[in-house]
Amino acid sequence: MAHAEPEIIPRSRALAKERRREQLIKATINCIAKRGFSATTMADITKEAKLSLGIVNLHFQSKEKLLLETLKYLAGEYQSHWEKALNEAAPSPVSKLVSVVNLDFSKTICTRKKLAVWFAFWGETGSRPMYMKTCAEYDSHYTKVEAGFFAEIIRDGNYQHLHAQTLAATLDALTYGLWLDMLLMRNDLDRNQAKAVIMDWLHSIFPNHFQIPDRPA
Amino acid sequence: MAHAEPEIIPRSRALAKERRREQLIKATINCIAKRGFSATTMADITKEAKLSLGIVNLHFQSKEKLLLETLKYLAGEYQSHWEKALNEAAPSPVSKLVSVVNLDFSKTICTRKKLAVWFAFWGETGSRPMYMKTCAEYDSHYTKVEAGFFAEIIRDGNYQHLHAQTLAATLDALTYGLWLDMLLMRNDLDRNQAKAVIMDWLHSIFPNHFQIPDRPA
Amino acid sequence: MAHAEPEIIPRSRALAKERRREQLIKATINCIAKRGFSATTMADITKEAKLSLGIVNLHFQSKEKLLLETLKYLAGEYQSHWEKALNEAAPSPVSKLVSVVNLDFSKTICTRKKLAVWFAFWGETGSRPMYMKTCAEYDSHYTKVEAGFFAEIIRDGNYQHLHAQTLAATLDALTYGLWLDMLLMRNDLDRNQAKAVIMDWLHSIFPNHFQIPDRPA
Amino acid sequence: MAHAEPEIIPRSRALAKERRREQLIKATINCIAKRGFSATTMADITKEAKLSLGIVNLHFQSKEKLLLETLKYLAGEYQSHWEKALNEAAPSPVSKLVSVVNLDFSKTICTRKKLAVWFAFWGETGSRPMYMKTCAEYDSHYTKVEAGFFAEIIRDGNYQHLHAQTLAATLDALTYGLWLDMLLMRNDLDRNQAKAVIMDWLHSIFPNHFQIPDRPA
DNA sequence: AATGAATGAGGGTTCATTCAT
DNA sequence: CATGAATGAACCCTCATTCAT
Repeated sequence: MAHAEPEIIPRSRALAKERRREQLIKATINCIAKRGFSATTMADITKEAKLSLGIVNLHFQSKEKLLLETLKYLAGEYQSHWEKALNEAAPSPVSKLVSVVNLDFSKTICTRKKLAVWFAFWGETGSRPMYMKTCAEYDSHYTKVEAGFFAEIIRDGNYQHLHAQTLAATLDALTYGLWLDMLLMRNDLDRNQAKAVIMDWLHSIFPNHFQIPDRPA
Repeated sequence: MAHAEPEIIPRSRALAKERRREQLIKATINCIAKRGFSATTMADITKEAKLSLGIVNLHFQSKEKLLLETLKYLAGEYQSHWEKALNEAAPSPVSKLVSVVNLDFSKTICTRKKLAVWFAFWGETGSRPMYMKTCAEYDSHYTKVEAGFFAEIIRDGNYQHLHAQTLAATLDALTYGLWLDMLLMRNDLDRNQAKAVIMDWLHSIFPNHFQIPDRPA
Repeated sequence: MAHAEPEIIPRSRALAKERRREQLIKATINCIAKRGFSATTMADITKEAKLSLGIVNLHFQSKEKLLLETLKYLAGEYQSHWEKALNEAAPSPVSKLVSVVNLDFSKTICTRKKLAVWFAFWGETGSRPMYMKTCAEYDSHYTKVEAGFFAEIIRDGNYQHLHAQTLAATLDALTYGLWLDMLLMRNDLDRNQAKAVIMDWLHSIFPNHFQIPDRPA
Repeated sequence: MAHAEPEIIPRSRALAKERRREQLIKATINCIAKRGFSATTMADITKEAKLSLGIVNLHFQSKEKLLLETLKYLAGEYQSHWEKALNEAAPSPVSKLVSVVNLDFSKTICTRKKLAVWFAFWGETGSRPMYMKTCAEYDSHYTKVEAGFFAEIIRDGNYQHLHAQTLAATLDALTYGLWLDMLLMRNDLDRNQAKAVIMDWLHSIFPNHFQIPDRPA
């Protein structure tokens, strides 16, 4: 009997294991969104996942590792969306950038739940080097790619007085800043209003490349 | 001479009480900056303040109230700097806005310590309505005043195609986003580089009103 | 055979849970008897039970609930002894009453330890409505049943000048008063001397029904 | 100036001091009655007395001593009432005993507040030898004196089959038991009903000496 | 003599982690 | 693999006591 299983069972087991991990990570995300970082306990997480209390340490060794894996999961999830957004966009740098902006303020990424979790992690990042490292790895890559797109537009459009690196930094900062606005309900922006702020800025820089967004009420 | 003192004694006691509170709040800020929100304990705070364990509950009743008062302290401190910055600026709206930008990226406001604490609170805000309320009260005011300055510039400079409200939202989002960049060391910006990003943007919108910043290395 | 066990395992777990609760309640009783109500700590109780500190909150949620459950346990224990005493007594009301008196001054009920615990609870009862409610539920029932026995004796023995309700109240008050005497070692009564006081009283009321006790030294 | 004061000030100071002590003791009694023994704090007591927090240790050295002094105060207060009751009664032993019973269920002694405090102390007595000693000193004296009265009645009335010591023990036990009944609201007796139970008993023993009480509704 | 801010040991409680089942 | 009862370190908070004023 044993000779038939080594090929099949490990695979399904690995899948089952991966499913358990994802189940726990998603429960963690939900709990942090609901209760906040500091009030989220293992009991909350396992209850949310409808699993037993001991299972986290079975799959993640410790709470700290679960949290780190959760952050990596979020980062990885964002990355795959980001790459998909770029791949599906038309080849022009303008389309690529618009596609990224659309993603950042899409229903998939820009939910209160996810923003709450991201800022929960960023709030802890100041004192947890591992979180910072995880965030930084991904983010600097995005900025570089975006700077590349801006550079292309600058070159092709004779905008030599502009600085691609700065524009990319501006785009990123605007995005994160608008996310925080939305989380804190500071200026009562919704997703589309936030996106309009970005598009407005892009239009002001490259009036021939980016359209004026419809101004929401 | 002695007959004047009885009036001073109660006052000095009241003052001492306020000083104690401030001492504890500052210790709390330091601890959150060092250890993060979730790892900051009362023992840490009182040790940092070189006071005894029981003193927080004497002056703040509970940890939760101390944290809220700390947030209010930070918000009030920022507000007084903000008002001072406006008062000391030349009367023109451009000067006012430059003054605010200078403040936001000054050595006083834009330190790693303070950014860490602000984002620690914002990270918890998603699940603590009291924090959100405290933040929102102040912030919406700033945006309104800034929008007023932009409106003035727009009116006086014949820039009717621009939208003051959006520009103010952009300025705020940029500021918060750059702060997060700095905290996460995402693009390795320092205070001056971050400020340059903002000034670059302002120049791009109102080239006659805001100068191009010196591009740092 | 193995197919029958799956039914037993959950039951044994449930049983174990009930046993843990009883173990903790008994430890609580011992601690209150030894140290008194106000000096009994969770650490004392769990140490007495040779269990860990956290276990009380696992099984009782809080100290207050443990104490209430302890009171209920004591009340329930007394009740079952009381019912057993009545069931095992001969059918005559005299036998029933004698049986109750014997119980109240038996080695089972009338120990220094138990008296100390009962009075510890009664001492707190003045300010804890839940304790009072718990006590009252049981006690008024006993008085009523005893009044019934007295009524029977009165009716059958032509003692119409007596008042069953008052006699029952007298019996109860005497019992509780003698318990307090014993706890405070006020008149240095032992169990038998205390019982003799009661039997003496019963004899004085119903000389034909209750015997004069042997007067102890 | 100083030569006139040594005679007067110490006396008035001693009085003031004694008044402070009594003030604190009365506050203690009120607090124990309201909150119970275990929940009564020094802050409660000094607040109730409208005095400063530090004053207890000035006058009583410690909380424990204040509590002991409170018990002694209660015991002394009862004693003086008891002696007054005996002195004011007619010389016959029957009058003396009736006078004591009247006292024990008078508005002065038999209040919920005082019962709550007495039982609070008795509840702690099981584990505090000092309390027990304080209680026992007084109580055994009362029993002896009462036994003396019963002995007198027995001798004068040819009741030689009765046992004065037992009757005194019965009277005491009944009194304490009825007090507990009233505290726990076990049978909803009021002061007069409780007294009637005692008088009923006395009448049943000495029908020619003690009257049947009016049976309350 | 009186005050009440300050102290810190010790209280009840929480919760990440372990491990027998 | 999975469970959840059990553990105990560490948390927040209380409060008797001290002591500078």
